[in-house]
Amino acid sequence: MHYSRDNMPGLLRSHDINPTHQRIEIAYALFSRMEHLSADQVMALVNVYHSETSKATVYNTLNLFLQKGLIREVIVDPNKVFYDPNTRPHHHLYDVESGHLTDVDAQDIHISGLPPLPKGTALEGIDLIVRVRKAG
Amino acid sequence: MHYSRDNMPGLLRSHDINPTHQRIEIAYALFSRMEHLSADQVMALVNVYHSETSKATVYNTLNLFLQKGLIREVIVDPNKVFYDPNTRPHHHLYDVESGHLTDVDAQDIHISGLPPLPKGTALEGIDLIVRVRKAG
DNA sequence: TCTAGAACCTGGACTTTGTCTAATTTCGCG
DNA sequence: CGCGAAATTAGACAAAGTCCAGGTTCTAGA
Repeated sequence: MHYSRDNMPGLLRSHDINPTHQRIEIAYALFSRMEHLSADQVMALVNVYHSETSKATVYNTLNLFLQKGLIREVIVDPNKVFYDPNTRPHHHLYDVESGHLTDVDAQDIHISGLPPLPKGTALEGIDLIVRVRKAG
Repeated sequence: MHYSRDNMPGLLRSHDINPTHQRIEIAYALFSRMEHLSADQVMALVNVYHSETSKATVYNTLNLFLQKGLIREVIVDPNKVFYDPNTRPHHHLYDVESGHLTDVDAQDIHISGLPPLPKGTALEGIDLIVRVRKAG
């Protein structure tokens, strides 16, 4: 799928999000690239020319998108969280040195032998992270 | 295995770590409980009665233990890292609401279908995190 | 069109986790 | 003992993220 800025209002509305100026810009930053971005990076992309969107709004909006299931959170680095516009089931490969994060399709991966969940809990998700570093 | 404070100097030395007062206390906090602790929690445990160990030392020491392979780092929560005295291969079950983290033995778990690593990279580790929340 | 209320956005203060540094203390050893 | 190296310290600093009070924009209804 390939997103243009014009797709954003519909995408937002389909997730029950009121499409405002700032929300459209933030969604576009993520979905036009289809990359993992940190809040800082989103902030920078949205404000390339003039300062248009405040830090508070960037954080509020990312958390709203998260809560509405439009994007996912990827926790691999101790000092920043990444936001992932790809919400289909997939896992991650993380280069601990460069900080580069790539998707690994969940389709071919099979995990067996998981224990039953503790009583009274429901599965929220399974994250598989393959950490690599430069060989040598 | 069951650790007493007297085991700590040997444990540290076997990992090529000079056993000092503070390092013994920090190791003991982790290994006597065999629980996942954050830096803050370690700090609190070590200083229950009098203030004995500074923040800088707690962080320095945990990073030293990490680098020497005595403990592991667990990244599941966006705003703090947990330190894990269990270094045998295992995975984690994380309750996103309570913040409670438990071990899942790696023995019974089998992961198949992983793609080949990118050229020039070596495997650092595979982290599997099962996220749960209260059912209902 | 005008207006009231709701929703949204903003700058900036604040919090928390973690790092850095320069100075002091302790340790190992001849 | 006395020296140099290693370890520890307090406190300043940095970065990510939250919070709040005030201001702006949007919307629905008359």
